Amino acid sequence: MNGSEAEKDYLQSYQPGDYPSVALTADLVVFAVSGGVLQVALVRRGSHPFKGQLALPGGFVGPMESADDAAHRELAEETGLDLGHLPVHIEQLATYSAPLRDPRMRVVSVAHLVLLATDGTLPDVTGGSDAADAGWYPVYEILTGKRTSLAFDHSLILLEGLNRLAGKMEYTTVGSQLLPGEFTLTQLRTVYEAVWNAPMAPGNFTRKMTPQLEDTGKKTRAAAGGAPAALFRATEGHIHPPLARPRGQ
Amino acid sequence: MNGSEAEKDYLQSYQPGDYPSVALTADLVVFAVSGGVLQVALVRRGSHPFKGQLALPGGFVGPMESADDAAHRELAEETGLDLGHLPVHIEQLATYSAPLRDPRMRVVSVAHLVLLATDGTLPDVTGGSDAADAGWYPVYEILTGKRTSLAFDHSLILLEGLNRLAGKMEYTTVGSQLLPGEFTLTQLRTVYEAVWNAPMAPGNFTRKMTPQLEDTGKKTRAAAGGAPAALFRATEGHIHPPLARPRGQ
DNA sequence: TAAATAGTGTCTGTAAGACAGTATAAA
DNA sequence: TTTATACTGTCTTACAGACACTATTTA
Repeated sequence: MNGSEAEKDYLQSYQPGDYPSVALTADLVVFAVSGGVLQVALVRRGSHPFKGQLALPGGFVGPMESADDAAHRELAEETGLDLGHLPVHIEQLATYSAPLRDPRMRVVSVAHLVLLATDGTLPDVTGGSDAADAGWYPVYEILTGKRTSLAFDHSLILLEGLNRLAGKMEYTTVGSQLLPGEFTLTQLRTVYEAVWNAPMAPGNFTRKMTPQLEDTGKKTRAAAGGAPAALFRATEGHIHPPLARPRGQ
Repeated sequence: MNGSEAEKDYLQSYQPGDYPSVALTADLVVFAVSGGVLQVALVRRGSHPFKGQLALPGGFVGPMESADDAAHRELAEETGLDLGHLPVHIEQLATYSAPLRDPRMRVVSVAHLVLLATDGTLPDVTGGSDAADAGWYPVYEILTGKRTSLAFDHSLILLEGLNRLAGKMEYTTVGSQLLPGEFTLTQLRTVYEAVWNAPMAPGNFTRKMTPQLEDTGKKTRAAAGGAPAALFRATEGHIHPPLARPRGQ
């Protein structure tokens, strides 16, 4: 079928088979911070193609679901998390539609960026039925190829997901979505350092971020040595001018 | 078919009919600036649903095309422009996949943002076979509903396209993609004022933008009254800190 | 010469970056 | 008391915003 025939059908009425059809999946780039390192949830493929390689979790978009609906459902299935009780940030990242990106058939993937709020303890990734095992992997090690590359075009998707998050953290407080509802400035700074893979000056970070956050009035019980820290909540305000990202990363 | 059956098929082998399939289209948000006003290319639908209403141009993604390929092809078909000879900026915007967004069948649209370089003269929009007439419409008038609303969810897509462009112009020189290869600072300021729908102070605009651009050394022949202006070319550098967008828009 | 536009200079206030110093609490 | 962390103060430099002023060209 050529382009003009397709447009004619689009115009008049749809006849099954008269238009190109594709299988649609929702793929997830799930980030969390643990041990001061940015981690991504990956599953290991149990079947061909790319058998044995790591891949992003994902699955088909159902007949009566939007891609975003499917992303929420997949997240619940892959992590076993009850999303009703866990703060989670999900946003659409981009759509990947190269004709031969899956060698078996035409599969178009709508990738989603997911930020999991944790206190440093990562939830289990159970994987789907197509995953022999699944877990958390350090993003910068995956991307620098210290481990094997990802299946399909998932390395590219992961890279674009990291770039989206890193860029958005310059001018929003979206990084706080990787932390519990109440957090200290040091925790938030740790998130920035993990995502940007670069150290931040504590004093200036405090001065810049404090007016962007809501002070709960509460304080932490101090850890071994050090003063108790104030607890903050996220607000939706944009940071203007943005936080400067250290050069060279 | 439920989710787990779909995943099992995804794993093992694809059987046509065992997975949900969708029709995929590439829709275009084509922007150009003319007369100091941001314009968008729209076609008028000649058939149901939404017969007679304005819509974004677009069409099916072919079996061996990516969505981005299809966007390029559609742009050439709808505008009759030879893209090989015209500088055009195309980037993916977002994917719209609500199950009932097209009442006829499941259609998923990958929207693209297109910036057309013009010297103020807008090219003809020929429209597809499903468009009775087609042309350029002022974006802010369309969005404020002074004219009729757009077909399908195209008003939302247009709004998100505008927000993407307006936001990106704060920290990049992408706005220069709406101008010929060489342009004056006044032309570029006019683009900013059209997209942001707000006036900019000429002197400060010059001081902020000049280091972001490449000076060609050439000058314009002066218009009626006024001095000749220097001609610049775009560079890829990011603007840091970003240009502040006037409040209240 | 008048008018219109291009571009620069100047002043002020804000804040980023660097870093020293103080406060708080646990070991 | 020592140590580790949290947070504030200070100094310098940079630059955005406001706006006046000069330069250049056409009518």
